[in-house]
Amino acid sequence: MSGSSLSPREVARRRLLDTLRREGPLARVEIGHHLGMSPASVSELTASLLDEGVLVTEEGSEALSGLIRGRPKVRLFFADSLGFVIGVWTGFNRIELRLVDSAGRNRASRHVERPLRNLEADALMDVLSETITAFARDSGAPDVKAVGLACQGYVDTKEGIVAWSPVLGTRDLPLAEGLGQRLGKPVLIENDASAMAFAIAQRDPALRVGRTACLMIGDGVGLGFLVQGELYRGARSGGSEFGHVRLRRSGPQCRCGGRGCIEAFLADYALHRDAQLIDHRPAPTILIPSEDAMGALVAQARAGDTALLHLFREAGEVLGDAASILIQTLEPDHIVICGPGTRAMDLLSPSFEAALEHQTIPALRSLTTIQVVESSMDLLTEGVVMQALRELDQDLARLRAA
Amino acid sequence: MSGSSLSPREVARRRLLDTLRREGPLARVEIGHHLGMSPASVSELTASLLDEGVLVTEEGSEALSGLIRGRPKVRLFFADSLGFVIGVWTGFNRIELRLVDSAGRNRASRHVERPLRNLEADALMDVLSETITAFARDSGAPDVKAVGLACQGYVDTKEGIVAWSPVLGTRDLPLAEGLGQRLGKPVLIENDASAMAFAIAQRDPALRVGRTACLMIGDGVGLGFLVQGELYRGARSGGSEFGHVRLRRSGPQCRCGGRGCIEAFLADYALHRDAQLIDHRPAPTILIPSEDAMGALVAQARAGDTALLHLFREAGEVLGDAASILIQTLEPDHIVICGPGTRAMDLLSPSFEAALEHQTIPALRSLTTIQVVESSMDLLTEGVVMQALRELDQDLARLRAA
DNA sequence: CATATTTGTTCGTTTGTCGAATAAAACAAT
DNA sequence: ATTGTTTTATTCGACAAACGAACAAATATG
Repeated sequence: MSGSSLSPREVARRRLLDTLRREGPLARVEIGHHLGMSPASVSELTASLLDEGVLVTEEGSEALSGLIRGRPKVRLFFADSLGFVIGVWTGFNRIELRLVDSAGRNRASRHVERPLRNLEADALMDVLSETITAFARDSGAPDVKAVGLACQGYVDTKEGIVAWSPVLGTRDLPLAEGLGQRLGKPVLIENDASAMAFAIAQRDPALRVGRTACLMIGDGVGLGFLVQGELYRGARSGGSEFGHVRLRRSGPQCRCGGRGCIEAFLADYALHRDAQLIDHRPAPTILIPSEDAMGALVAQARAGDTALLHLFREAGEVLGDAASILIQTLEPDHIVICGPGTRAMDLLSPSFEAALEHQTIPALRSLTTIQVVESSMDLLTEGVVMQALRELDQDLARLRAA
Repeated sequence: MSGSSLSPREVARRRLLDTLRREGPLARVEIGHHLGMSPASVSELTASLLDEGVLVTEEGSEALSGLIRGRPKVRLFFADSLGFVIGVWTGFNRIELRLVDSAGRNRASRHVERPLRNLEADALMDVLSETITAFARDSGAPDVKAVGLACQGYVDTKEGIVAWSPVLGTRDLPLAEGLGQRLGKPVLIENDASAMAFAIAQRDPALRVGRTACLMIGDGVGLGFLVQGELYRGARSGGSEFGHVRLRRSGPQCRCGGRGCIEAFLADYALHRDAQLIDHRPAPTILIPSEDAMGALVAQARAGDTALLHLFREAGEVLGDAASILIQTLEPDHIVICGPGTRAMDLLSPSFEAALEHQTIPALRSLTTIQVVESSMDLLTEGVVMQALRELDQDLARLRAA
């Protein structure tokens, strides 16, 4: 009845590898310090990991010594010759790729402009498979061990299924399996906001204690929620498409088919579309505007365009309402606002702050810190690559145990 | 850095006591089955627990044997002679009390009509202390080991602080310490919706797997959220006053000072107040109506009063919106609607269902089951008493370990 | 070169769990 | 009555995992 329980050894092994992935090369004593373990136990664990070739001792430690008295530390880290992992993000008309070696070090990256919307499921998987294969070939990476893919929508990471996505017509697409078969490698899929949240939390230790809610504004509005540094998993993906909470009953149309979703006020496409409407130009079909177009929009607003300023004010208000709901439901210790949408944070802030204060019960407000993290989509592939590496580590451990 | 880590022994001990509390008297083999442990280990653990007098072997097992072939089971359970625990719920003008023995068996209960609103913090604690002491005395319970108190508002169980409560004027009241000093016993405080959620989940095993959100409608609207049967703890109490999420910007006044809170549509006081307003009677100050008054209101609506029906329709709609937010944020496997407010579920249902379907993205809707649990406030004291007993069990274990 | 200092390993011990054998306590069959 | 049968519980030896203490290793300092 206790499910697939890991052996104590596997748990320890995993914790060790996790901290090593995060904290860079560490000496055995330092690992012990991080994990609250005795040096003896660390020695035992690392001995077998070195033996298996998962870890290697760091060269050139002599640079570090020279001033410290005792025996110099020998730092350990992942071997970088055990193959590669590719991280992918798929947007509406763009694919971002990143290649890392087994030590997690960046080896190559690429972005491809390619409209993905309205492709059939099979066609989409073909395109992805080809793009990934070409990238691996061109980067001279013959031995890709796994692929991590971050995409929009409700993603069930465990089952490898995309339940719904704004990009896809199909529902319940078994993407991990489909792409995995084409590539002949394990594929891990993840919601993009979750991947972003994970990456951001890897960089800031404060975000790994307590609960952290990451609101990502960009093509859509996503939520990645972390509890003690681990991604919260709901029945499906865990609040990851929070952007489709409908805050205004008679609000603008959203691409999900509903009305008044958070996303329908805040996402790039929504702001761009509403700006077009102001100019009495015909409303475009849903379209992801370029970064340039969004930059121009923001610049025009900053220059004092009152109609545009009103749009941003309303968007900020919705963001404040959204943050307030998060606070009063999840009671997070931190809220992080991230993604390309933060480019207009100066325009959103006044109404955001006002709405947040207005809508949140004061006793709770002080418990949550709110910060804006300027994060490019780069972080996204970084996040999903780290997750794929972690899975790989775990598989290694499990393989050994079997 | 790893906090206060329990020894493996303590963890096992606690898991054992938890299942025993929940699943009633069990034989050693059955315990092993529940926990996925070998009989040898169970024997080892129970031996010391029997030795310490925490557990006893059940008498009268001969009634159970007689038809089964092998050696008869000897069921173990908590000794009932190790003192008592009192569970308390404080409403606006009512205090509910329950006395259980160390085996968790009900020994006495009482409810006291007593307006608590607008009392000073010290006066409130005095009243509670006196009421509890009198109850213990009258019930012939000389040896009360601990008190569990469930109350409305933002409760920080760990710190024992009530951050804010509709009953209190004060903020950040250290209630556990204050009451504990007066009574000379440890006091555990908990949000009432959380206590209710805990009690309901103890009764239904299905609610202890995955995530369960319990919406309690009554004096206010509370939320108890469980992950794998354990209460989710946010930065404070964990979404417990979800009722103060503001869904309608220009909605009715709420007792928290805001406007358009979920509670301001659904709570007893809100429905009662709005019904008064329909009749052009002067709006009463915030007042908790009696169960009779609410019954009359519901009866009148069922009889076809269109204005009242409209009130309930709107309340149902808000409930649907609320459930939708929960689904799209927490992605729970189960939503349970409970509390006295379910008395009018037939009136709320049509608009509730409609709003829920309208506001929720279809890909997620099917993942969450929704059920209504008719639950009296009795369950509440049961929930908090169980939590207090659990704490006591843990303390026993810790005491031994020290 | 001896000493101090810090890192890492070895080794014996403790703790917790398990499997297998064994004992215990009933019923069933002859 | 006695002898199996069946299920429950305990005992005992084995093993895994982690720890503390002692010890070895590698460097800086005086």
